[in-house]
Amino acid sequence: MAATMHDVARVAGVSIKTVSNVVNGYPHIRDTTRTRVLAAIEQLDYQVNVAARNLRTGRTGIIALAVPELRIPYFAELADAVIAAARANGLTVLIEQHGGDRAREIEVISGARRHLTDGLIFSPLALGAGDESLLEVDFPIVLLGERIFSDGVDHVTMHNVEAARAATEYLIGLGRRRIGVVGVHPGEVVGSAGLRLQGHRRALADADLPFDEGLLSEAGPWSRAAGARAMAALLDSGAQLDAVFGFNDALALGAMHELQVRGVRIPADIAVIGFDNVDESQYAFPALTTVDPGTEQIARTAVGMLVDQVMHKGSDRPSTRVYADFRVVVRGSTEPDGVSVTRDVVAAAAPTV
Amino acid sequence: MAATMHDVARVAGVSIKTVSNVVNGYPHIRDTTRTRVLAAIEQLDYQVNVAARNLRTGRTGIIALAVPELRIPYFAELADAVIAAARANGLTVLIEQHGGDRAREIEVISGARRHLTDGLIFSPLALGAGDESLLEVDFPIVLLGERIFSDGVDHVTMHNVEAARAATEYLIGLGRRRIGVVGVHPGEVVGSAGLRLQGHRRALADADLPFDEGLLSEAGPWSRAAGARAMAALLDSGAQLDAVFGFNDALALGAMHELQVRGVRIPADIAVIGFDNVDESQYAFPALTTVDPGTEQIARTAVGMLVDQVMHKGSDRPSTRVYADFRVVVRGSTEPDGVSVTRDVVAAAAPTV
DNA sequence: GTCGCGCGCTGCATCGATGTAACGTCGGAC
DNA sequence: GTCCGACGTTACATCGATGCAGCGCGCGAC
Repeated sequence: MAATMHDVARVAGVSIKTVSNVVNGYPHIRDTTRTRVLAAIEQLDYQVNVAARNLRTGRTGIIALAVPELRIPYFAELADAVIAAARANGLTVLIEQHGGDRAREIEVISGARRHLTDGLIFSPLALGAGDESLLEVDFPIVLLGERIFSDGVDHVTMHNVEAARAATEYLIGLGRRRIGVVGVHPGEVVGSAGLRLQGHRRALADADLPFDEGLLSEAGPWSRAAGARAMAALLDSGAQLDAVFGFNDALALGAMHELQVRGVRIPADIAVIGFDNVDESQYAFPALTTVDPGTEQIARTAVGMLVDQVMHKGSDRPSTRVYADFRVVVRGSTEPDGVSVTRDVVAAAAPTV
Repeated sequence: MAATMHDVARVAGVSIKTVSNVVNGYPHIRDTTRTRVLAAIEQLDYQVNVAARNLRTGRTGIIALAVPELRIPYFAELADAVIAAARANGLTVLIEQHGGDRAREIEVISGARRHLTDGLIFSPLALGAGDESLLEVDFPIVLLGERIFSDGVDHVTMHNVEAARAATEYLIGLGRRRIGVVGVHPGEVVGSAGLRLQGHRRALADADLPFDEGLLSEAGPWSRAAGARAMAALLDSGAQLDAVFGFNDALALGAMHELQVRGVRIPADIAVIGFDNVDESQYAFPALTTVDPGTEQIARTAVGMLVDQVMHKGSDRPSTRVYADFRVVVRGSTEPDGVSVTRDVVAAAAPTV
C-alpha cells in the first residue's frame, strides 16, 4: 500500500502536521527537521494523496474542458493548447465531449462532475441566445466562442468581424477584386458565419468595391467536402473570381482542391485564404494563407481567467470579456513566394467589461 | 454552499447513512423512506461530493490517457474514441500530453496524479525496449502501440504486419504489380514502419512478385509534407509505378497531392492506399482507400481492460495482449466507383497471454 | 524582571462520504 | 413459546490530508 503522511511522520519522528507543513512549503521549519522529513518521504516513496487534500481544501487541480468533438482539428488543437496552458499552471485537464448535443451541453454545466474539477472552460455549440440563465451557476466558468454571452460570465472570443475584414482587405491589397466567399450561412447574424461575412462586407465597402451576392456560396457544415461542393457550385454558376475566402480552413482546403482538380492555378488565377490556421493548412500544396485567430492565446487566456476565478472564488469580481489577437498568416495560396511568411495585420485585445 | 448528505439526512429525517444507502442503490430500504430521501435530495439539489467518496473508496471515476499530442489527428481521434468508451463505462478522461519526451513519459507513469485517477491508458513514443521495468508499477495500466511490450502489462495493439500485408494483397488483387512504398524507416524492425514493410514484403512474396528496393521511399516524420517529398523523390527517380502504399494516411495524402499536381490520374494511372483511416481521408478527392486499424475497438478494448484491472485490483490476473481487428476501407483512390465501400479483409483478435 | 511575540512544532477537529457492527422489530421455524 | 435471521436503520470509526488553537521556549523591548 502507498505510504501516508502518518507513515512519514512516524519514520521522521515528527507529527503528521509537520510533514504536511514541509510538503506545503510552510517556511518556519528548522532545517534539520525538514531534512529528516524529506529523507523519510524519499525512503517511503511517499506521494500526497490528492483525493484527501481535495476533500480538505476543496480544490482538485483539475479543470474541465468541454468541446464538441476532438476529431474536429480546430478543437483538437484548442485542447492541445489548453492542456499546455493548464500544465504551466500546475493543472491537469479533463475533457468532455458534448457533440453539440443540447442535453449533454446542459449536463456539462450542471453535472455532478463539478465536484471533481475546479472550473470549466466551455465551448458550446447548441446553447445560444436565450440560454444565459443556464450559465448562472456557482462555479468558475469561462466561455469560449460566439454562440452565447452572459454578463456574469468570463468570456474569451475572437475578433470575427475585424479578422475577416483584415483577410478581405489583404486580398484587396493584392489587387484582387472579385472575391468568392465559401461557407455562408444565410440569415445568420451572431454566429461565426454571420460575423465573418459582416467583416468581409466592411472591407469591400472600405475599398469601394461592390458587394455581389453572386459571389457567396453556402456551406452547412464547415468541412472540406462542403468547401469543395460550395466551390464547385460557385464555379458552375459562371461567376468570375480572382480570389476565394473560405470561412474556415477546412472549407478553404476543400475549395482549393476543387480548383486544382479543375486546373485553376493557385494563386496565379485565384488566390485562396482560410480562417483558423490549423496545422493541416501549412502542409497543403500550396500552403494555405489563413487567419490565425489566436488559438493559443485563447487557451492561455481562458486558463488564466479560470485560475483567477478559482483563487478569488466568492469575491465579487467583475466578469471580463477578452478578444484574442489575430493575424493574417501569408503562405503560398495567395503569394507565390509567400510561403510561411507571417504578417501581423491587427492586434487587439482590449479587455471589456 | 452545496448541500451535503448531512443536510439531506436532516431534511428527510433519517440518518446520514440511510441517505448514502439510497444514493448507492442499496436494496433493503422501505419505499417510503427512499421516497422521502429522494424528495430531500431533489429539494436541496444535492449532488454527491465525489472527492469525499473517492477518499473513502479509493476510486475516482477518472482515467488518464497519455498521448504524444492531440494535434496529431490519429491521437485526437483515439482520444475521442477513448472518451466515448469511458463515458459508456461511467468514467471521465483526463488527458496528458507527453510530446514524445522521455522525461515526461516517465513522469506520466510515476507521477503524483496517479492518486487522482483509477488507471492509465498509455501510448508511449519515447519509451521502448529496455524500459520495461519502468512499467512495473502498482497501478492499473494499459499500453497501446508497438513501441514496448512487457509481460506483466495489458496491451492493445494492431496487426501491423497482417494489415499491411492485406493492403498490398488488395492492390495486387486489383492487378497492380509495381507498388511504391512511402514512409519507410530504413533499418527499423519493431516500429510501425518496420512491421508494415514486413507485411508488404510477405504479400509480394505470396504473389511471387519481386521485392524492388527502388520502389521504397523514406519519410522521417509521417506527415503530409514528408509524403509529398517522398513521392516526388520516387517519381523523380524514374521508378515506374502503378500503385502507392503510404504507411499512414498523412503520407498517402501528401503523396496523392504530389501525384495530382503532376497530372497523374488516381486511380487510373496510380492507385493509392493509406493506413489509419483518419476522418480527413474520406474527405479527400478522390477519397483515400486505407486500412482501418480498428481505432475505436482499440479504445473500447483498452478502456474495458482498464476497468477490469480496476475492479480486480490486487488479485493476480494474468496480463492480456489484444490485437484489434482491421479492415481495408475501399474508396475512390483505388477503385473509381469504390467510394466509401468497405470491405472486411481480415478479422483477427485472438487474445494472447 | 516581566511582558509579548515569533518560532517550531503538536494535537484535535474537520472535510463528506462509506464500511462495519449492531440495534430493535417482526415473521417463521422448531 | 423461544429462537433465529432477515430487514430497515443507525452510530461510530475511518479514509488522508489541512486549518486552527495552543504549547513551550528564547529573545528583544520596556
